[in-house]
Amino acid sequence: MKADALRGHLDPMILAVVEHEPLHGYAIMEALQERSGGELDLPTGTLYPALRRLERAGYLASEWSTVGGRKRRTYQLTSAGQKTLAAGRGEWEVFRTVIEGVLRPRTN
Amino acid sequence: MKADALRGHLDPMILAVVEHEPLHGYAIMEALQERSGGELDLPTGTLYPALRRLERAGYLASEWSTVGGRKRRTYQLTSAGQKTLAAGRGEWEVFRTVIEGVLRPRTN
DNA sequence: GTCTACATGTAGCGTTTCTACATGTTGCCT
DNA sequence: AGGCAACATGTAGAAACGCTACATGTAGAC
Repeated sequence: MKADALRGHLDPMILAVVEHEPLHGYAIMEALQERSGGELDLPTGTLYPALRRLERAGYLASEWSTVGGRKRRTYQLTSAGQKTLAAGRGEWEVFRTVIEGVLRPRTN
Repeated sequence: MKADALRGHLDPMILAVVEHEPLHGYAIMEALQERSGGELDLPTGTLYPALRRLERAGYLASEWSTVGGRKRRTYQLTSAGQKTLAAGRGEWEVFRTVIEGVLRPRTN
């Protein structure tokens, strides 16, 4: 998939992935890949900064832990994040309607 | 609508609008607004540079004319533009599937 | 004679994704 | 023992592109 097209849509996607269970960065990457049918392959240089941004914005909260000698930073959705996710879903519907309204072929 | 979300999707939208009939910049703006149900209100500083970019890329061809004392630059789709538009529609389908696959709420 | 709609354009900013680099552990294979 | 893949997190700097703000000019209505 054209990678840059994600612009502006990545945030709600990340929030959606941690909606029901907290996950660490690497697991979020895998979850996104799986849910997108393998289409989405985020570089770490995209994901990790995005996570820090979302935490700074107050939509995620993180916590360090060590599992099998490996350090993990686990992120969970805050209540502000939940609201933002809900808003993001709404905005997606609008966005999709707009794009499709324009893109749809016309017989004219 | 969240403005920046357009990123990467504006090009096919513009191409779609001039698919069946050549239009000048201002008319393209109006057509986008109409087809989007008023949701899309492109600033001229977005549209005009985009048109030049698309022309430079070979997807649009332009021609000056004067109508009622006003100068218009009318753009029409080239055959390369047609191909790109078709590709853009395909990419949109993929994109939409990916986003919705991730965003869709799960009962989990 | 002033204001709105029509019409086109440039300069520079800001955000976000990308590429490339940097570091370290665990476990498997040979 | 050595190497490599998967696991795990992160930074620096570049590139793309839509935005705001500015700049200019005509036609027609009030």
